[in-house]
Amino acid sequence: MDRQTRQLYELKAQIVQAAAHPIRLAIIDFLSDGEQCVCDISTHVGAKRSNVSRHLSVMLASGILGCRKDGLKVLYSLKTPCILKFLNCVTDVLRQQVRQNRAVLKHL
Amino acid sequence: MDRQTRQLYELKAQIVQAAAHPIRLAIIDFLSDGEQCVCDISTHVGAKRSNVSRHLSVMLASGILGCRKDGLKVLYSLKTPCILKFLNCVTDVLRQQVRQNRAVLKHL
DNA sequence: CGACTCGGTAAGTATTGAATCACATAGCGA
DNA sequence: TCGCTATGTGATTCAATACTTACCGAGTCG
Repeated sequence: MDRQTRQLYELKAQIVQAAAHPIRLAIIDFLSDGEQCVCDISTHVGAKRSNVSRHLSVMLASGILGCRKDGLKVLYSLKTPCILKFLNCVTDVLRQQVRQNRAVLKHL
Repeated sequence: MDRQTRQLYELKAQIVQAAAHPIRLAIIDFLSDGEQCVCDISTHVGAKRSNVSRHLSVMLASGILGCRKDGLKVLYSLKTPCILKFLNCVTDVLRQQVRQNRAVLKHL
């Protein structure tokens, strides 16, 4: 692997990393309904605003989210619709795990 | 958000986390051609075998990869084809970032 | 102006994760 | 059996991340 390829993987890993947290996944799901302000997001996911603000800035920096100001509020939104497909794949992996666990349990 | 939903997000985050590392992304890409042994993987991604073995075990535990023994070697393979779509989405995000950066540069 | 809400940031702490070295185990062949 | 290779595992070190508390700036409305 040459250096360019390695750098490309680092950039991609940064994006994946930006989604790799339960709160951040919950935020992404919540934003699939449309843009939301920080206060609504924080009450929905059940975390402090300062913490949610951190998570949002990470996802903003990685390019997953976008934001715009509306008076006193800042509205965040999904920037790439494929993120949701991304999560569907994760759900598929989970489902497959459950299937396999069931299959193993049958042999007890 | 109730407790079950929260737990579901934690499980999903664990899966995403298992892919959120440059070496692990490189491994996933490499395995898209078919199953490979640890030694070939480690030479391909340019990391020590013990380190690669660690990364592989993480992805194995998260359900992304599968493995089988073949004599002295252990062959790892992708377990869910959708992981590759997953990465295509990441590439899309990157591409969009590049487009936006170009657009910003035009206004200098 | 003064009080309030929203959003973000700084510092500190605790936790987690990655990489390395050294070593252990398993299978193959001489 | 002995040596060799492939793989995995502790233990350690070091860096990155998450969460909290406290605080600051911007905007709103009385």
